[in-house]
Amino acid sequence: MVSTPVGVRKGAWTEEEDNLLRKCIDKYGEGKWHQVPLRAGLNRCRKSCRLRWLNYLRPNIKRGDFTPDEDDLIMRLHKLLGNRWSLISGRLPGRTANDVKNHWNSHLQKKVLAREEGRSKSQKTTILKPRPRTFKRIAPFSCRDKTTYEPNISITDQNSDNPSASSSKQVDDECTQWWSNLLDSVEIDGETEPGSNGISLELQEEDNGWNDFSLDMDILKLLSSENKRIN
DNA sequence: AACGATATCAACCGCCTCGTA
DNA sequence: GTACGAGGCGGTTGATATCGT
Repeated sequence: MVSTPVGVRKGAWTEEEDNLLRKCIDKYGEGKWHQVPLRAGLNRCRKSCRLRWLNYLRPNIKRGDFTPDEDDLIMRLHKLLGNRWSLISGRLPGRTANDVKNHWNSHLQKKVLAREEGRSKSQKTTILKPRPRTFKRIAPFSCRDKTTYEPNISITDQNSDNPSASSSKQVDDECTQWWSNLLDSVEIDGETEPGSNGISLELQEEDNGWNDFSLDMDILKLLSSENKRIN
């Protein structure tokens, strides 16, 4: 627990404070946030300085409305990662975790809930939650082959109480089902995307050099760290 | 025009992780 | 092994803007 120093200013930042912080970061670079208030001559705590920089002052921050593409990507990633806003925002150039979180809470959550409500009236969906996995050394989807996606993932279940062959197969099925659900069920404007059974990880390299599928390495990291934690 | 309800978003808080001594 | 501090994250709050009556 970090206690806030007594007498530290709170609340909205002034133009003057912004300028001081900008100058300080320009001069010393990002990081060493504990030194920033002193260096910048700001009566703010380190966290406040960091947040102001990351969410507002940093160059290349994209302001303004989220595009339908961004909305769609956020929904997909949220379905996959949950409230891992920093991971999600890492896939949205120019958007901060705070922006994504606010946008989700004020817009997308309702959209998704409404969609799911509509769906639950027509059909009952079984939600399969992913469990931590150990992937074999070369996971099939970790390659950057953009032409094929086969959710036939070869895994071993570290959580299984009885890791028999049959349960392993069942885990395979669950995992496959989970990936399929993810890829199938996100619709755009009420319609499944054309051309691929709803799978829209059609991978188009963007100007900035990243694409939807580049999330695979993060997800692998995520899964492997989760796995380490459990073991 | 006035007022309450609702939406938006910047900022804060508390917790967790990691590096280091 | 552990205590401590810094960095980072997600949840929540509160001020302000916008909308509806």
